[in-house]
Amino acid sequence: MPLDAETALADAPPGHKDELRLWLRLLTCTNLIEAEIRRRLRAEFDTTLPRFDLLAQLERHPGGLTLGEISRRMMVSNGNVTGLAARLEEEGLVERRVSATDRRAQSLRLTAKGRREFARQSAAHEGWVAELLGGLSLAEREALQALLGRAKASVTAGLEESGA
Amino acid sequence: MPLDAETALADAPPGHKDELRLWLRLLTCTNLIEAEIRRRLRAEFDTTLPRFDLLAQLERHPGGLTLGEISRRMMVSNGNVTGLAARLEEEGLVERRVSATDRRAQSLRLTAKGRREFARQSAAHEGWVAELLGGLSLAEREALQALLGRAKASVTAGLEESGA
DNA sequence: GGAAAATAGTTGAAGCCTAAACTATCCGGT
DNA sequence: ACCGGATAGTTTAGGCTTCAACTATTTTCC
Repeated sequence: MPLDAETALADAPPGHKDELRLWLRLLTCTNLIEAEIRRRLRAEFDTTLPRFDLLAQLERHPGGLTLGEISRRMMVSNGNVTGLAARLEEEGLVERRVSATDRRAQSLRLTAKGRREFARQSAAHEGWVAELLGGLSLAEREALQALLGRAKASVTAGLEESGA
Repeated sequence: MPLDAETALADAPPGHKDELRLWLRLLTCTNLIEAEIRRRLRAEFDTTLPRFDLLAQLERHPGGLTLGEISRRMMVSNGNVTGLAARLEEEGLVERRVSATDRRAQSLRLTAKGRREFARQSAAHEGWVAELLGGLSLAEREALQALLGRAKASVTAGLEESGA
């Protein structure tokens, strides 16, 4: 069961400012990059990050994905995917097809236009990220990648423990 | 159970710049932690991260802050702060006062209830972060903090360059 | 076969967020 | 004193997001 606030506090001696500072810096870094990517997607392609992410999923799975699979991969609610898919379909970037074997399910795939659009966006996106993180040396990037892997493991372990 | 973006990408396209992998991992880490914090704020205090963040700003400035100052500190639009402030005021956690010297400006400050509520939330929040990042050693946390500082510098340099 | 449970997706209400247009007020230069 | 530009906030339209309630279909199991 989840640790409640009091318990967490009780066996959490002071000195946690340290973890808090780390978290705030992590958040700041991510937000800076994410805000810039959103800004550029909007300015250069008149699109949004969630749309881009959804197209990216489909690009990787040419056979199509069901809305549910997309929802799990993007870690968002399925209601959210319903809306995104509707907008992308209206723009002609994706098409839906009802499953032959399960009439509840429908799979989404890129249209030719969708593939074309995504290719342009994706190339630009990769360049932006490389540009923003280009100030780090290869060694720094590798070290950061490894430490973030450790952080991810720590968080996942924390979630297991309280949520399982 | 949900796949995260990074894992979902792992089976994907060849020819990936390692900056992109680094960015995806950074994003995954942040999102995991942020989602958990949002979930707990909601479950335990029936509040949201933006509300919590706004209260945190006010806590740090007992003399009060104008909406514009809050907007800049939180790095969000001023229209956004208008709405947040209205909701917090309605809950009785903050109060507004029109500036004596500038009739356009109004400053926000915590009410007694707001201070009490925030104290509880803040203590729990600090514990959650410590718990989630507790799997890292002190040395790892320090190294990560430093590398994220480098990353932040790289990003802001990139923004200067393209924005100036 | 048929009831019950699980699964796929949609909808609605509410909050968060932005950009852009708008109102009200202040300030600086002439 | 006044006009024009800056500044403080609000409003509006639209997109993103969640949760919870809902429909439709499939699966499980007796």
